[in-house]
Amino acid sequence: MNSILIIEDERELVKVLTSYLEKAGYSVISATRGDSGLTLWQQKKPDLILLDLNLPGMDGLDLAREVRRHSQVPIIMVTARIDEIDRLIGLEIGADDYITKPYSPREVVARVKAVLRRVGAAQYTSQTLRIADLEIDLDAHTVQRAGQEMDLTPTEYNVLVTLAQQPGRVFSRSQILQAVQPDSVVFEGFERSVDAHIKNLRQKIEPNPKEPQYIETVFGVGYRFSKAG
Amino acid sequence: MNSILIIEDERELVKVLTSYLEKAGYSVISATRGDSGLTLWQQKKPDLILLDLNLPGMDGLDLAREVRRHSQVPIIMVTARIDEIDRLIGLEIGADDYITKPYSPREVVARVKAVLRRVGAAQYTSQTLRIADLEIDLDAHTVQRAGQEMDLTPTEYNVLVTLAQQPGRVFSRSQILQAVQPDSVVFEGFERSVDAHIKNLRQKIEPNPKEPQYIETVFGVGYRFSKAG
DNA sequence: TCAAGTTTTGAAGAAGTGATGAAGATTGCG
DNA sequence: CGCAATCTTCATCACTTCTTCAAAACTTGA
Repeated sequence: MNSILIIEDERELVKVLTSYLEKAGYSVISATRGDSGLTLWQQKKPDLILLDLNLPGMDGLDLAREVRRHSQVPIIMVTARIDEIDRLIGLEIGADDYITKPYSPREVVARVKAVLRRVGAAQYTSQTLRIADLEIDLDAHTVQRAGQEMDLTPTEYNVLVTLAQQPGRVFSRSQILQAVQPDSVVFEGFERSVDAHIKNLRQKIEPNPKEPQYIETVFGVGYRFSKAG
Repeated sequence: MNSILIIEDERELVKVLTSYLEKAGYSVISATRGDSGLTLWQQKKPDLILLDLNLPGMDGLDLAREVRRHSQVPIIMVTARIDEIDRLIGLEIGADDYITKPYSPREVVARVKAVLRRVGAAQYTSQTLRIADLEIDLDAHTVQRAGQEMDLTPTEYNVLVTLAQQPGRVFSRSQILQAVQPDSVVFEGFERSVDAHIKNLRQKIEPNPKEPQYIETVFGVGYRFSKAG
């Protein structure tokens, strides 16, 4: 999973952004000062930096320059002044994208996705989820373990993708049902069918289905994909 | 020297981009309407297309589909809406990159370079798609297996090209329908006709239509061209 | 340890999906 | 207009997948 460092002094904004980004499957760390942001970056080496330019403790541009001296990590710059963007673009700091305030959290998520996709895989067409020793190709709808392809049914595949997209997070049966078949209303009784799918899924992907290492049961709550992997 | 076709209706933008791209050593031609852009492409056969999706004269997506029926020329798509990119990527048209407005000319130049480097000296100029032991000549609209030419109907040909251009990737029936006839609205019932085309196509190109080795069925999802080949 | 509640499991019927051949509708062309 | 090629629709069959159920195994908290 990708991690994102937010450097932004408005705490309320940080909270909102964190929530949105986490929902999108990213892990988020944050700093409200420039200097502490730099330290955090050195320690955690996140996959992307979301950087407000107007910061206490250290100027955002200086921070970006410092980071660039050591790393090509993608940086998305945030500024309150739209007319500043043209100037920024002229600078030699290779920022990967720019956002002006005010912005919608959705837009930020979209930009983050876009930038990570851009720098990540050179090819835009192949989106694959690598988790533990599983490889899920979202375009091809295939799942492989150690090069071996596993033949899953549509529902099994959807359940797996749902869980694997946010490893460590617990999903209730009704959440899983909803993810698997969004249009239908979920009744109480139906939830038990998730059990059956999980069983079949484990049968297929777990080396030892009796002791699942990918899909864990959280008693009384639901299921989750193992974070440790 | 590489030539680039810009299809974009904002004349000011075209001017700026042209200037930047020419400075970078490319020769540039441009159109401000979709239909004239298509004509220009047919006449000049540029090495890359920079395509705004929101165009007068012809929808950008339809243009891209039409081009893809004849050529694998790299296409960079431009859209004003960041949140549209996710949708675009899911589309059956294989674009090589995506850019959102507003963008900096520098960024565009960088992307153009990157895409051309990626496709490199690839044979998109030959306009022949070689996959498994099929040979699809995009200029001549012919398909051969082991030197044997197969006689396909227009729709069968289009379905095959759509699938074969991105082997391994699954296409839903409605995506295939759209690729085959861009202008028509897609109703639920119509999707079944894709089955018929696939059947006929398999009858013609598969050595053993009962056990397809080129066109695979992905239960509950759609069809894909076998990646293994 | 026990009781209550929860999950796992295998099996079987119900529901859904794809393949196919043929017939009907449409299109393009002479 | 009439013909031929092509595309769409339809009914049917074959097959895959989903849901349900009941029994057994397990987990939890008192």
